[in-house]
Amino acid sequence: MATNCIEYEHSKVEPHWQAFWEKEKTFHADSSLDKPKFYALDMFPYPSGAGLHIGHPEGYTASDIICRYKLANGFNVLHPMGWDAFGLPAEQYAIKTGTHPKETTYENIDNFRRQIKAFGFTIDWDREINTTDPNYYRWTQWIFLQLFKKGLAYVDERPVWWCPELKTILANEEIVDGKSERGEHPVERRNLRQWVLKITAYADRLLDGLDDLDWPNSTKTQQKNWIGKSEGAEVTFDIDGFPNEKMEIFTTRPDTLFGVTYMVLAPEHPLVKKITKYANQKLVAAYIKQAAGKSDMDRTELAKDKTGVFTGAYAINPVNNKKIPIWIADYVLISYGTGAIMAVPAHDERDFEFAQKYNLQIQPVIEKKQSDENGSATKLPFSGVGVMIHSNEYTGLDSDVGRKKITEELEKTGRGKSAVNFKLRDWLFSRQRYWGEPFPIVWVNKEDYLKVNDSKTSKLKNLLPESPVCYRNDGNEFYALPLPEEHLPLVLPEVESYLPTGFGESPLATEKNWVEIYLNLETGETVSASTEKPVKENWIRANRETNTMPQWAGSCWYYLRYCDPGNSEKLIDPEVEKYWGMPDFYIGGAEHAVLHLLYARFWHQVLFDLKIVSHPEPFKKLFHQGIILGEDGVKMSKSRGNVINPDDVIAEYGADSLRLYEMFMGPLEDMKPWTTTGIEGVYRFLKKVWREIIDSEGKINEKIICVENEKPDTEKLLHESIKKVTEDFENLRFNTSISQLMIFANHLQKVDTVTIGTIKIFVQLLNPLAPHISEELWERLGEKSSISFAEWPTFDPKKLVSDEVKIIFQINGKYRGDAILAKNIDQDSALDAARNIERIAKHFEDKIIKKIIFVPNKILNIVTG
RNA sequence: AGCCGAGUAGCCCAACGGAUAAAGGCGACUGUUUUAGAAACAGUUUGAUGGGGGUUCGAAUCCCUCCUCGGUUACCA
Repeated sequence: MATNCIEYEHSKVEPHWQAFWEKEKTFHADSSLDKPKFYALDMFPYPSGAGLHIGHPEGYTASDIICRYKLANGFNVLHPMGWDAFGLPAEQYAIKTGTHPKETTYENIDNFRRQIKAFGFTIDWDREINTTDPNYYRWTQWIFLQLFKKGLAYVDERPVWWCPELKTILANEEIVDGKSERGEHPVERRNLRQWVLKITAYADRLLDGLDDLDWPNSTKTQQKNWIGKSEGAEVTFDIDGFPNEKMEIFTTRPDTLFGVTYMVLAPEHPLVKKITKYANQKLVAAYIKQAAGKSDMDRTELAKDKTGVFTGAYAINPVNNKKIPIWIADYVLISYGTGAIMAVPAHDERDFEFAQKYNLQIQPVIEKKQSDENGSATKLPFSGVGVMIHSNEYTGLDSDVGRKKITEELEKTGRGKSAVNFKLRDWLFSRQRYWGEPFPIVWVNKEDYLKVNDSKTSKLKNLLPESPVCYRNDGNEFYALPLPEEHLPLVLPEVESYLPTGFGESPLATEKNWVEIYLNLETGETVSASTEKPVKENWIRANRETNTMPQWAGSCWYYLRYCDPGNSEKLIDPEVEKYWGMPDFYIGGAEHAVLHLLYARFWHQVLFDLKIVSHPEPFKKLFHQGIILGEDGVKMSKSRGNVINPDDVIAEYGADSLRLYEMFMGPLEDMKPWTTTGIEGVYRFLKKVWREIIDSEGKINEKIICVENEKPDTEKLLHESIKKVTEDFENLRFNTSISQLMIFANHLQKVDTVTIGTIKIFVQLLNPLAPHISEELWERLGEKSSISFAEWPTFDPKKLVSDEVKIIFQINGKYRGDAILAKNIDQDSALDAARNIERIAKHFEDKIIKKIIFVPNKILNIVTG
């Protein structure tokens, strides 16, 4: 079964074993089981036209090593792969060339699959999924319907990024430095009707859920900051001369209420128009216009230079009835909190800056505590906690205490209440593109909507949200009706052109045959309106939704589908879900720290509420592999010409060498540069391993003998290696496990004989890292079945230590000599030994021994006076 | 600007409170082999852990401070 190579020929060995694994279905993951399971998940790739990047296999190799290690430990392993294949590049290519995005996508997938297969991963290819496959996105649509039904999906006019060049809307994350991420075209703001998902309803759970996750701390922190929970109070200010208007603000520091010297409204705030004094109107209007022209990006770029104008109006401070001027300024955002703030320049950096610029009063009301102070007066702005001053009856209180008291007092008088705000915004969920999942939604008029709502038998009825989703356009009202489950998937139609309409609508909008339909309100059946209207009852005219879902949609739940990819009845079978559940290990780039991982958690929590999944969180253990840089130490890019192509590397050195090298470069999470000489090093190591086992005639090396007892030093090193490699695998420290195997191989070169048992264990330790050569050598050594299932070796602690140990003698912490002594020698005997060695004894024999520090089997440190 | 992480031989890295700091790999050099080169093998090579201070019998490891480099967030009241 093995090849007949004499020398190490990776180009023969690797395809041979890949074919073997494929034929034998070695890595088939069986769902019917009594064995413990292990589910390793790689962030699935977007199959780009550029082919696999050298960074992709870094994570895949890491998870593969764990999978092989788990297989050897008796686990039933699931290691799947698939394609996150919707997305803009295929669509842009389609616009350029007229090639259907599907065609490009499938070509790219074929190429990616070929490239990934060349690594010999433990992937169960029978479970491959593709987000653009209607059998897959049927369930993406189905999940959307559940969100819709729960009232978590709504439509809203949203200012979105419009790119005139790409003729499409871009999400915030697709914009870098005020330009489109792809193509770097300029972008501008536009208001458009959009689908939005109410992720904010889950803000608290998304925050709390983080606590129990085994994730990199930085990623947890990023998510926490993104959710941005802040606790404080909403306070109502009266407006002087406007008895019917109130100004609501949010603050985290109600304890500074006595220090408020001005108020700020966001330029877009509805109050602005109402309260601005006639004399100020001109300036205010000009300012609003100017602010509207600025994007959020511009506003932040000009962060250092705050601007604003006075409205001429005054608010009344509820705690002391002082009149305070109301300004408008664009450093206050309409989209956060109430879009209005109370400004406390003495205790807020931004307000301080603004007050200085416009000569507004600065009134300190918090003083540093005595204990914090080193004689100096509190420097402004001071945003810490301290003792309240100039605050009437609250003066002298700790600011923390005052905060609570003031809030309680406001609550009593109905002028405020404690409140919580989040930075997290609802998720803009629609794109005006072709290459995405169509929404299973049709738009009807109010009358038809009510028919469904009032029906007892309509199949659409049980998917309706409590309150209808609707929008107005040109005086008409449109109501959203869901397509019933049995009419999914709603398949993407063929279109004439992939170009957006240019009006901010998806190319689907021009497909009248598809958009304009007759809908059966009872059954949810649809037919094109270009055909004759069906004669029976319940058929009405309706229009399909023409937006498509964003690329995040398909990746929000793919880990579930891998468990049960062929299920045509359900998203996932409950029994299967119970068995494979959530992945035990998830690896992928840190660039997804917030968006993908947050969106997926949100969907998962919704599915948990629907009892479709049995655990509240999808990814219990997460790891980010580091980026592999080019040889010049900078990020690989075509323009720099420092891109390494995995195909070339495999052709020259083989997949085992590439796997080994990527793991050997350094800690998995670190960013590290590629070096060609580095891969030659591990290639040399594999050749050395081969040579130590297979001689120059292709037979087993003569030094490998079939006896039971191993030489003590070899045996000790072997057990050390088992221990080290096992622990390193558990902790994802592959670089050091390889180092240990190199030490062992170097030792092999030096010995005259070694037992076959030792060699087999060594090959087993190597197998997860370099599976092809290991499988080959395993069989050459006389084994009949795949090394994948050979039981993982265990080390014997007794073999790790010899009977004698070297004790280090120190005088006052300085090395003065050492001695080989019996293991577990006690302190007194060790001290006697030190006295008997003259060059050590001379350092302390005349002196008073103040203290002795004895670390058993390691060190005896004598501290003298 | 804030937060997080990292600074160890020419280079990538190991050691994470205990030896006289450094395993493994790369590179360089010498030798063996070779017509030569490559490969392989044997051997050699360089230094006081970014700077300063502290804790300790003992610090690369813990603490403080500064510097440098990455990641991340950008007026969220």
